[in-house]
Amino acid sequence: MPELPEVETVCRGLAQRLVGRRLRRVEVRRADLRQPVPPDFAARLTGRRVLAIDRRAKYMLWHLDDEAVVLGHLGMSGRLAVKADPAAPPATHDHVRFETDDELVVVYNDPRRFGLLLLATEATLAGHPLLRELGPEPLSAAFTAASLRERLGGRRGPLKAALLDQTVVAGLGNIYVCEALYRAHVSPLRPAGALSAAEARRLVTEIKAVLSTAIAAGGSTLRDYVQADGELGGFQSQFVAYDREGEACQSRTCRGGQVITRIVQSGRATYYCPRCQK
DNA sequence: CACACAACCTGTCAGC
DNA sequence: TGCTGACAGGTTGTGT
Repeated sequence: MPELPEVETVCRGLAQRLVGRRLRRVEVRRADLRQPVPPDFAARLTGRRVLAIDRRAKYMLWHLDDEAVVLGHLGMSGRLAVKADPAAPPATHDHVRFETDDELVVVYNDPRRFGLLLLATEATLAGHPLLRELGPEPLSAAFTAASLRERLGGRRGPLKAALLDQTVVAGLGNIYVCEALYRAHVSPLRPAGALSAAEARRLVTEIKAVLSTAIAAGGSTLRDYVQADGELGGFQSQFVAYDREGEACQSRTCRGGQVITRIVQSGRATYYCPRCQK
């Protein structure tokens, strides 16, 4: 999916276009996403004004003018994009269509239907089952080496899997975990609970750095990810580990003396350098 | 509680 | 060209 930087990019793009606008028409063309779109979704959104759009982990939050909040997730293949031609017929996998009072059309398209669009309220948001257990935002001041080590304490499974656990830190996915571990020179195979303070500091620093850089570049572009305005993100070319199996490791210590290796952990691909990631 | 794994659904790509 | 199988950014439920 869209990991945190991609969701952030989509949120910013959508906010520019939607905040202050009123939703004139909402059409649910296909409700069977990861969780069903509520039957009253369209009715409850119609006529509402969008006050703000923000993000928690990989969830998107649309705050409406009646205390309702749209809770969205893009899953693996979801996109929310402004339709260039509002009059064009729906594309394959266009599941939900939002039309504003100024003729803007935003479409939720999701081939795999792993995403979701739900409704909550401002009052129930914090306690929502999907948000309740989430760990700290990695770009917040609350995410520190000390807090990370505390959450990893007692875990003997591999660090890679622990960092993908959204209750440890919220918003990382497979790509940025690989990239952050690589940049921090920490092995994905290390038992999560055995991280030293210095390693945790490096890791936290690199997690923040890689996410910030990716957001600044407008997210990354994989097969089916597009920003809110349909533009491609610019970060993909900056991956130094992810999907680079067999390529020379560029780190200062390796100097091309080792190649990026692909292994499988918990059923997911991990890319790392066995020499400089200890 | 921690962890591995399968499942959810569809598209793409490599190999035959 | 067509078929088959592996694989893909995520999350959740089940079983050990």
